[in-house]
Order: sequence, then C-alpha cells, then structure tokens
Amino acid sequence: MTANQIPISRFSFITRLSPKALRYYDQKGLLVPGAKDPITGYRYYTADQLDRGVRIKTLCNMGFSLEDMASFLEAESRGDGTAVEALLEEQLLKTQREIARLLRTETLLKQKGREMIKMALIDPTIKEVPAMRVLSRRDRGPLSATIEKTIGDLMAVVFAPKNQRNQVKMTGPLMTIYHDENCAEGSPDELDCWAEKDADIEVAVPVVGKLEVGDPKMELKSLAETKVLSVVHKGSYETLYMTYRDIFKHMMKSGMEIAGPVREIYLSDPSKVPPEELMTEIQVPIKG
Amino acid sequence: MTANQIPISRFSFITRLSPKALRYYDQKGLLVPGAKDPITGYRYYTADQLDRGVRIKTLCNMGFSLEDMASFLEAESRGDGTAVEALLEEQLLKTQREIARLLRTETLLKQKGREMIKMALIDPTIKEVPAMRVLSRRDRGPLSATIEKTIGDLMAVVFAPKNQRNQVKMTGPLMTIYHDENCAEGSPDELDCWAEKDADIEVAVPVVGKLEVGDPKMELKSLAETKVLSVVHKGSYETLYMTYRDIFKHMMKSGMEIAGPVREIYLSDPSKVPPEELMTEIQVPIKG
DNA sequence: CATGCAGTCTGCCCTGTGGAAGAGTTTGCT
DNA sequence: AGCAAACTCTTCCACAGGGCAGACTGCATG
Repeated sequence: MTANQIPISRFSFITRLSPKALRYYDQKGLLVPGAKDPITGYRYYTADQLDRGVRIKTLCNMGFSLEDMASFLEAESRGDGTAVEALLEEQLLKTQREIARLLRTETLLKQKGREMIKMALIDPTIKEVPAMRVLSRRDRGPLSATIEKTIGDLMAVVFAPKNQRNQVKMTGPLMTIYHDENCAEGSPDELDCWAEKDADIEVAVPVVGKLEVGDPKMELKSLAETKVLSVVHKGSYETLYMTYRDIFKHMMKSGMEIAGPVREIYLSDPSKVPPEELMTEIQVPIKG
Repeated sequence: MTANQIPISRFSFITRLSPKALRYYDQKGLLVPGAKDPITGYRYYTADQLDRGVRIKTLCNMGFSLEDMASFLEAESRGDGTAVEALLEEQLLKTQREIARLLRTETLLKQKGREMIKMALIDPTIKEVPAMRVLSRRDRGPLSATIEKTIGDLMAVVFAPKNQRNQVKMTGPLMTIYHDENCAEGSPDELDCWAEKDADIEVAVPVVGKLEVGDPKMELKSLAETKVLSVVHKGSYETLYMTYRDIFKHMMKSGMEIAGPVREIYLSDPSKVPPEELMTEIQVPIKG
C-alpha cells in the first residue's frame, strides 16, 4: 500500500464516510476511486481524493442531496463564489423549512390524546342556503396560496374608495367553493397531498351595492338557493379534514348524494381568533 | 357508487392520503380496501374505513413509520392506553432528536464559507514523545459516550481523597488512544459513521505519585517513547476529521508509515473554552 | 352506438443508506 | 508455504412513497 493506494476502509476511516456510502458515490460518479483492480474490483483511492472526500462529508452533514453536492463541488472548483453562496442559501432555507415542519409535528405530538379524542363533531344539519349575490373569482393553483391571494384581491375591490362611496357592503362571511369535487391523481406534498395541487378554487364574498369591478376575471353573480348538509368545524384549518371525513361518512350512511361543489364558510377571522377556536362551516350541496 | 363503494380518488380526497400512498398501504396491509373488483383490480373503500384512513393521516403528519402506525392503531383498538401513550412519547422523542440535529445543521450552514475556508492547518511536525507513566482504561463502546464515561471514572480515581493524600498529581492533559487503527465496515450513523460504532478506545491520564486503583480494568503503566507526526487542531471536535484528513494526506505524500495506535491529546478543557477555540493535538506514531 | 375523457391499474426507476448473504482476496502469522 | 482472520466485492431487500409510462375501464355525451 503505497501513498496512492488507499483501500476503502482506510479512506472511510479518514473521511468518516461509510464504506457503503463510498461505493454508492463511486456508482453515482460523485467520488470515483483513482484506481480499481480490474480482476478483484477492489477500490483504491489516492491521497488527493481525501480532499474531495472530506468536503463531501461536510456537505453530507449539511444535508445536501448528492445532486446538490455535485453542483456545489463543481461550482467551487470553477471558483464560482456566487453559485456556492446560492447553494448554501438554498440548503439553509430547506433546513429551516424542515425545522419549522418538525416543530409543528412536535406541537401535535405534545397535545397527544387531546386533539385526537376531542374530535366529537357538531351534529350535521340539513338546511336551505338562500340565494345570494356575490363577488367571486375562480382560479387554479396551490390551495392556500391561491385562496389567500384571491381573498386579498376581492377585499381590495370591495373596499376600494369608489365602491365604498357607492355603499358597497359585505353581507356575510367569506367562502370558498371547491370545483374539483373529485380530484385526479396529483403530486401530493408530504404534509397535505392537496396543499400543492393545482386546485380549481372559487373564492366568493356576499355583497350588496353598486360594485365596479376592474379585474375581468372577477364575476358579480348570484348563487342559487341550495339544499346543503352543513357542519360547523371548530379548530384549526389543519384539522378540517377530520370534519370532512365525518360529514362524508354521515352522508353515505344516510344515502345522500352530492349535488354540487363543496363550500367552506369562514365564520371566524384567523387573524383575530386563535387557531383552536376558529369556526368554519362546511356545506355540501345534496339532492332532493 | 353506493354508500360502501368509495373509489380511490374520493377516498383520497376525504382522507387527504394520496392515491399512491393508499395503494402502498393496501399492499402493506395497513389499510386494505373493503372490496376489490377481481377483474379490473379497482379498489373500493367502505365508509367505515374513513375513520381508519383519517387516523392514519394524522399519524402520518406526526411522522410515524408505517410499522409504528400499525402498532398504534392496534393498541388503540385494544383500548391499551398505556401502549398508545408509550408510542406517542417515543415519537415525540424521535422528533425532538431530529429537531436538535437539524438545528446543528442550520448552525453549520449559517457559518457558511467561514468554517470551510479557515481550514488552513497548522504545520505537521515530527517529534519524539517521551515515555510517561499513565493511568488508563481500555474499553469498547460508542465513541463519545465511552470516552466521557472513562474520563469521569479516571478522574474519580485520581482525585479520590486517599490518592490526593498520597500526592498523586496529573502531569499532563488527558488523551485517548484509538486501538482500532483500521476499522472494519460498521453501521455508520447519519452524522458520523464512527460515532455509534463499537470502538476500541483507551483513555489515559499522565500521573505521578503512589496511586491506589480499585477498578480492576484500570491499568497503571508506562507508555514507551514514540516518534510521532503531530498536528494541533484548532476548532470544535466535530471538525477534527478534517485535520485527520490533512495529517494522513501529509503522511502519504512524505511516504511515512503508521507505527501504532493514534492518540488524541485534549489541550483545552471543553467546559471552559468555547468550541471554536478548542485545541486538540493529534499524534500518529510513525516508523523510523 | 361510438367516441372521448377522466379515473384507475400495474410496473419500473428514483432517493441514500443500512443490513445481510455469499463468495473471493489480502494480509499476517506460524 | 499454508492457514485463518480480516477485508472487500456484488447483489438483494427495505424505507415511504413520487413520477412516469402504457394499458385498461367507466361514465357521459353526441
């Protein structure tokens, strides 16, 4: 074993990369040993490769993916400091997002049984929702981002000075209407498989008054009177799906059939009420 | 589609589990659809399964593994509250450990270039380490835990009242001697593949005086004079491997050969000096 | 009744690494 | 030189699905 014939276990010892990982990096071309015995297949690394090895270990500790490591090392050897910075920045963001996600998970776990047991739901009721005049806009995009943006835009119109002068008023809470009642296979996020999906969402706000709308995509229209099964959900939006589960289950058991897109009515203002006290009404139009 | 014939996409919509995941759970037996068309293979779920589905989604959000979910649901249906609690507790611990790990990663990333560039190492020197009388104990176990425990035990002996009365004194800094100079393939941890390994470690403290040792595994002996290549590492122990890399590289380039187990000498007290100022000497015995 | 689109199926490849099996190699010691 | 121990090789399985391709099905509409 001369200076440039380092077997895998020694190389592993020095760089702290596991032999298993080293073989994988070889296969992927990320760190190919300087020599490989063509008969036995034994890998022999060179002293010069220690440097790359140790850098990979560092990037590994930072949670880089192999692909990003390759980009990083390539940018570094090109002397492209900007690209290096960008990659580090991106990785930092990823890490912070992951930390945030885990902190939420931790909170969930700490509540333990409470959240899981308190799921007693308020009784579902059948009612007639009267017709109303609404200002709405229908969009596709990721769930919460689209809703938030549309809400903002609608509010901007309703509270625009000229409309306020015309006595325009909101006559009820904001609501969203989910047009893709039955969704195709998408690309689910790990937290909520619908969160990132291209959803077909309409956000509506009931209004009275003489409204001037600039946005051509916004519509001033009348929602027809509808018979719905309604349930009020109390708790954060993240637990809404549990109530959905219950309402759909209830419908099936009673032999009801869905007759149109589902609506969610936001009875509380999330900026003023703590998440666990939020009230949201779910309305599922039914036949008959 | 009657009450108990829910196709996968609707079931997916209600439970927020992706169709892909649902197929996977079916395959693994975690959530098997109530009916499956023997001709087409279409999955049809029942309303009763919504409950299990939504519970799985919740556990999924909490980061449970499929295996743990199965245990959890089983314990829950048995009404075994103790087991349920235990599983939640365990999951909470896992999550917290993961958070801690990511926070460390975040710190690393924030230091960015600094840590990676400052790796200018102090020049390696060849020197003769004189013989010394040491109290030592050799153990196997996980790296840092074993070292810490052994240090504690050694100190307890040296500073035991009877030994203090006999004028026993430490004549130099603590050191560890790594007997498995070349390691076999192990089971590397994600952070440091040697950290959890069963390492063969000797911790030694240079002493003078008439020492009474109770522990039969402790040894009072003389370390022979040795010719070593020495490098002083400045920085946290987590970056020690970089200096190891450099010293081994230097040895190879100069054609030196390892002649015995490597020693690490802790020149600073980690409880008094901030990590980035810690000084650690690495000594590699060489031939000639 | 035919056509089309949306929904669904299976199967393969991908992540990055640990574990185990089974076979061949190198090294060190008598 | 021979033998045993230590080392290394490849290959397969596992995790928890995502993504894509190719084929089939069910429903609705003209």
